[in-house]
Amino acid sequence: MSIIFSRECEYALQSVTYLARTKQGEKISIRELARTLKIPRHFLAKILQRLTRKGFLISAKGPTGGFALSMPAKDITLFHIVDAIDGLAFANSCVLGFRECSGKHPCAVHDQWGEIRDTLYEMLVSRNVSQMGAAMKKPEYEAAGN
Amino acid sequence: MSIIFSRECEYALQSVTYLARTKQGEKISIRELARTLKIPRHFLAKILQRLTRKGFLISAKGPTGGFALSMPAKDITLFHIVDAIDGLAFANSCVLGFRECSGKHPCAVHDQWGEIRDTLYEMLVSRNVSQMGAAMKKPEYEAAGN
DNA sequence: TTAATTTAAGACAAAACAGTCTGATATAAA
DNA sequence: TTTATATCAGACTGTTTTGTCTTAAATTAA
Ligand code: FES
Ligand code: FES
Repeated sequence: MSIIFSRECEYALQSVTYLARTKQGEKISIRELARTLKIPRHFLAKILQRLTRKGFLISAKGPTGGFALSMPAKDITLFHIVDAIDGLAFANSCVLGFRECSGKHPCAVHDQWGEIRDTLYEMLVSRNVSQMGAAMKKPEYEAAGN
Repeated sequence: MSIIFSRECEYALQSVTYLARTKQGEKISIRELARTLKIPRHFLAKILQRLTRKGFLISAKGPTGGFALSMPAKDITLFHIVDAIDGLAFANSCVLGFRECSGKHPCAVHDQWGEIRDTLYEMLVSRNVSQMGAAMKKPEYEAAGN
């Protein structure tokens, strides 16, 4: 069970961060990405295609083909990716599931949740995937960029 | 789409908080709870039964039957309910979906997420459902306890 | 030109989640 | 005792999410 992002979004964030570590101009295939990040291959394909249509990636077919970021890694934030995949419903939804979340009729944890939500929001907008790539200490990322 | 709790858990939290506002000894029927909180009736029935089996509620059949808290409202925290329904996976899972979450091989947002998670954890353990009931400013709760 | 490789696209399947329905059982009151 | 009302239990259905498969189209290189 995922926490706040869908599986699809988690995979997207992992993948884009991986691409952020590659050399300028280098293309990564679905096969490599799926193998190193242990993501179901065809599921990943759909996710990358979606990110391509959204304009975050460029793709190339044929041998030597693959995916790469369409813009500098520092111009893409977590927020952009989350928005593209999951949407931003979390930003104004009640954590207890009530239909409305507003200060007018707050639920019992509205204020505390508001702080958490703001911190989360800050985390998403303040970090670009270039920083993400550098900060990632997972072993599967070590090989990238070689 | 729910944020961090499942629909079932959201409904459970809403319901238990509602029960926390009722007078000592008063029993609330599934029908009333479902109507005022706008929760599907049979789905709610299963949730309340589950909470009963877990020991948080007592139930009574027949006319004048219904549900009530099995213990003082101040002895039940959000944490108890979340644990009973969703489990505590959120407390040690990676927000980016990696298999392991640990300081040994942290993902790029491990530290920031750690703070958010701690705040969330604090919110769950520090608030009991008696306080919750009092703090709830939703119109559907106004009728309770009359 | 042909063969190999890679993405594109969408149908399909499996699993998880949410919600529904029915019959049984217990209880209170007429 | 009978009737009405409520929970109990579990099977069932529908929806969303997640994952799989197949074919087509594009591209590279032999
Ligand atoms: S009303 Fe519940 S979080 Fe705002
Ligand atoms: S490793 Fe990702 S949150 Fe800890």
